[in-house]
Amino acid sequence: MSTIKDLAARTGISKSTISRVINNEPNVSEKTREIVMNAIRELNYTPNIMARGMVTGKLPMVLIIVGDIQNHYFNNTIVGIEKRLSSSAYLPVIYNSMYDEKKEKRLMEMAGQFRFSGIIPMTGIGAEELAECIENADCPVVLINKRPRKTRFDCVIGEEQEAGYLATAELIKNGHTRIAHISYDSKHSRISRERENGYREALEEHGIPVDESLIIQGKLDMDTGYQLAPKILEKLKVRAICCNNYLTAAGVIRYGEEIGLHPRVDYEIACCETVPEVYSKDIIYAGADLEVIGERAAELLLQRMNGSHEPPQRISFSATKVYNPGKAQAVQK
Amino acid sequence: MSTIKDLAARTGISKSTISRVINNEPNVSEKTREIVMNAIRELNYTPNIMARGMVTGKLPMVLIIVGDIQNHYFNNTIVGIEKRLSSSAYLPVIYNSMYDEKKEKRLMEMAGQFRFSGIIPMTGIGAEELAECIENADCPVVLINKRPRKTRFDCVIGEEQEAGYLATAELIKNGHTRIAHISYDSKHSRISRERENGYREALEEHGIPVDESLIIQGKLDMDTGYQLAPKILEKLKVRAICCNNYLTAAGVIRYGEEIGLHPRVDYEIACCETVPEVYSKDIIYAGADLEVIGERAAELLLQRMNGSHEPPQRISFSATKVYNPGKAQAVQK
DNA sequence: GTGAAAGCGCTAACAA
DNA sequence: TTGTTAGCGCTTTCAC
Repeated sequence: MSTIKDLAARTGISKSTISRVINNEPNVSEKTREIVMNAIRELNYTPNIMARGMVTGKLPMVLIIVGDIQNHYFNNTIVGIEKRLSSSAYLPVIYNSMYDEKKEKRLMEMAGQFRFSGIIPMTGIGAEELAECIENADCPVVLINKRPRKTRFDCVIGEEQEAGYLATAELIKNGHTRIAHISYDSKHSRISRERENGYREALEEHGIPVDESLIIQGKLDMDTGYQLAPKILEKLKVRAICCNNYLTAAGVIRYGEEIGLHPRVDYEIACCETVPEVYSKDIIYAGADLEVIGERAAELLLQRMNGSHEPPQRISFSATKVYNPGKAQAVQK
Repeated sequence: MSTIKDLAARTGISKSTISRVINNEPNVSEKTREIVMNAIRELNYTPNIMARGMVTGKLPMVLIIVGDIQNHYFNNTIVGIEKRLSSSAYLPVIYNSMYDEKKEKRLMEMAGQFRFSGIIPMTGIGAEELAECIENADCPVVLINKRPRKTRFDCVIGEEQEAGYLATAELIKNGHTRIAHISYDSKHSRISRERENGYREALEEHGIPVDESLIIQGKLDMDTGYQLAPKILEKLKVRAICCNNYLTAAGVIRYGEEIGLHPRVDYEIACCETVPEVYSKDIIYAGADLEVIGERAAELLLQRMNGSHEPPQRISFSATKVYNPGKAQAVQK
């Protein structure tokens, strides 16, 4: 590995001037620049990022922490972050904590030692606790979908109520008026609460009275949908369901297939988040466009890394994607 | 951020002795060690990893490159790698290339600048080309499921033929003798070829003649399964299918549901890789335990990072997970 | 437009 | 067991 010193020795030009060329600074004569560039090519020189970091105090790397890399929710956001950062000087890397809070906290501490240029934590840790953890980070941080009461960092949040509203509105648009909602701990989960509020808002706005018996609390997994399906599809005989998340919807569909009820044909089902394409084309959805949220977060981070000192921003923005294939035609098999 | 110099000033002990304490070297008196440790605590000191890296020439970070972070195949392997590395001194981070070969190659070059301690590339690049890319990496590399003809690095490979064999054998065990196989470009894809060979091997070993008309080439996506299902389920009236991968199986199931054929009840379907739990419990599978493969790869990498200079290893090992729920009982709904 | 020199925070000889 | 010294490769004053 050649160094700036080797370049100096080869060209007879001083280290400082060579550094200027490498960093594309002005005030270098064209001729000198050319000589140096040639030497760089010939010696196959690449700068040692750590040596540079020693001086600048920064590793040009952005750390993205996620609770579960398998979760499409995180995945999509990551793709957005990477998209924005790929044209920057920073290398985005991901750390997967598997929702292990100990690991996450240990990492936040280690982050200081590595001198990351920026951090985007999307951990399992609750908003308030997370805010505490990162409060004395010495690099910019952007929070996604966490809204701690007090923080000196920027936050980007999707409009969950809008998602709930739109998902429900699509069902209404398809002709339904009796719509069940599978919610999740709307007391403690901000996201679930907002989605549920959106569901209520859509009904009310369309003059449909809210029937509390059609709002059912469940968990966020597939099994919940499967377990609740008999009640909803058979006992209550509901033919339109707005689920909090797609896994629950998938569980309902699974049960439905077993008793011969097909989504889009015999009933319709929606959820308040985007659905992995591979998963199902039968689920209507309205959900935050996570990729866009990721891009926006990366944008904010870049501004901070470039030295912006504006007061912290809290951006809650609408970037909702809607998918509604409509009722299926009669089965042609 | 306090430095070793601050510690020296505060304790009156030299920087080198302090460095010794930090690195847990012997030959430091208990008393000195204690004084230093106290100062570390009081000043909330953490070492600057880049400064250390300047001297040692290494960033204590392992780079995992994957083509698609959303793919459960990569995901599971990553989990294994992380598991093994979490107790080490190295921070595993993931880079997601989205199968962008340009990005991947650019990263491999940048990797040198960052002085990563080790790299595990699981890219979309073919084995031979990848081998070329990394040949002059200046840190240890371990390849997973790539077997270039010539490389100076260790390789870890799962037994794909065994997966094909076992998946088929499970179908035979469940009483089937007429078993279709959806394969994929077995001329060019080593993995698909080996899986197909396993399928053939299982049939032959159980005295079932191979019916070439039951071996169908397709792609690796869901749509392929959906498109081929009419031929297999309706025209050929086959009631046991061994797919190359799970997405194809999912496509078949999707079509089946539409015409009222339920997996496990009316027919059985298997594939030669593990299936994401959330995806379906209806698919029999036998597949490499990717997590174990990841762990093994990380183990090899650790040995190299610790200075092992043994000749490169090519480990092809059996770590196959089998899942077979058996025929479903009569539907009780 | 260029160069000399200092220094970032640490480790690794070498002396003591 | 401890301290002194010399760098690692780069950027950044400050002169010229």
